[in-house]
Amino acid sequence: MIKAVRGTRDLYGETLFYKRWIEDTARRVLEAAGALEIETPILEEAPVFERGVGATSDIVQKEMYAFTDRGGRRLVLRPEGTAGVMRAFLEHGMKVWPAPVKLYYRGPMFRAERPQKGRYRQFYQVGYEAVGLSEPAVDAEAIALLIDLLRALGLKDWTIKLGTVGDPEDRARYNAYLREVLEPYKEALSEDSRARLVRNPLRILDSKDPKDREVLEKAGVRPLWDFLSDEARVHFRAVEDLLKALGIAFEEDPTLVRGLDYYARTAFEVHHHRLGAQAALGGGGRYDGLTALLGGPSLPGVGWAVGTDRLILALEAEGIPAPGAPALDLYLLPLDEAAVAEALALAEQLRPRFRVELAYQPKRPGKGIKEAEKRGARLVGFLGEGERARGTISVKRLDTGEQTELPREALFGWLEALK
RNA sequence: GUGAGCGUAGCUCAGGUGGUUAGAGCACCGGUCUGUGGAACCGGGGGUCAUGGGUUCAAGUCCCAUCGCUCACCCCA
Repeated sequence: MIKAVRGTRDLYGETLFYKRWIEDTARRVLEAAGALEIETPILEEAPVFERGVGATSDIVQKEMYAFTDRGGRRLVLRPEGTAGVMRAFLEHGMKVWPAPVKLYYRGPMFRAERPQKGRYRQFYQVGYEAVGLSEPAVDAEAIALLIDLLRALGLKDWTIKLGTVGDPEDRARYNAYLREVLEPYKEALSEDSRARLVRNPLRILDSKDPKDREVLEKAGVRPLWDFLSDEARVHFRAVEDLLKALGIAFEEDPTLVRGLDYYARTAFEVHHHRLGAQAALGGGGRYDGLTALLGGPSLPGVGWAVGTDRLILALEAEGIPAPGAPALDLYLLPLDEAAVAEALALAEQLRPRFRVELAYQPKRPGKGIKEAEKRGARLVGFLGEGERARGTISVKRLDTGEQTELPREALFGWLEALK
């Protein structure tokens, strides 16, 4: 039998109710802050991510679904949202819109990793971007909106981690420093970290490998924050102060390093406490200058993305149910052959105001009531010989068992009153 | 990409050390029950035992490979 490809899933039922609810909630929360939805293609040219996300990032190095199309273009199934949104931002001249331009998106992303709980090859994100202003208040608002979303969903068991990765020049100085102090310990590092030493020493700080931890300990590595420029430091403190003023609790994390190369200054992640290995619900930060990497003018920006799949896991872990489909209002039951057409016509008349289903062949009442119950209907409407002669319908409430016969023209109003 | 565990009906699972026609519960269909209820009882349809190869008189059961799932590493959403 043909099955869904590894790491991809069919979403339906409860899972899709969750996803729909999360996306609807995000829309409400983000549009209230003046954000405009944007849908960009799933397919992008490879350079959007190679230049945007960064050629040394894990995502570009080993996780991208890339192929060459018939025209010889190198295309990629997007591994994340921001780079594509910024490509669109430039392409449509949004830099002349009143700043900051707030955009949000949702949709599937693709990464070729080994699947596990909370990690899929096709996964879904909701993201938010605010482009054009470098004010700390824009960072603080972005974080506040992320929290608004979590709260609107009723989630409680999470923590915000906040840090700063400095400006590119700060990181360059720090990387140079790291290479210098770690070089003598090169042999003691893990294989991965020896490669990182060349490409991006910063990432070594993230390593959980005991060997690396030991080296970092012995080398007495100074934190990145010692290398921050005054501007970056002031910016970070301002963001923290604004969050405090909003009453937002966060955990300061000097080691926070985001996986995408484009981040600058503010960085944050939200972790859920009951999710196992893949605990990050989402994350983001400031990415000033990303637009320049994509060939446009250099513009400031800040944004985040949350994993819809992980939000679903978190909601389940906290026992928060998804609002399901609306209950079936009425199940129409033809009692003889002639009533089938009447039931169909009546169903059409009542929709879409009411959710109506019907039996497509005559059934005995007892049988039909069971059918209605299985479908979760609140009411059963009987259409038989007697009702036809009188131009009526007999409607029975399944909860109380109470039954009334009323003229067919009166049914709509009767249902309306009940609703 | 690395490691470990696991693949039996639509779902959840039984099937000691290999031994007739592979089972249960739930779900589904029908009946008891031809104008009125959820229950109960009776019956029914459903399986290439993940796939391929091997060992054996004999494989759901043992061995190998492949595929898939799960969890972890890694990384992150």
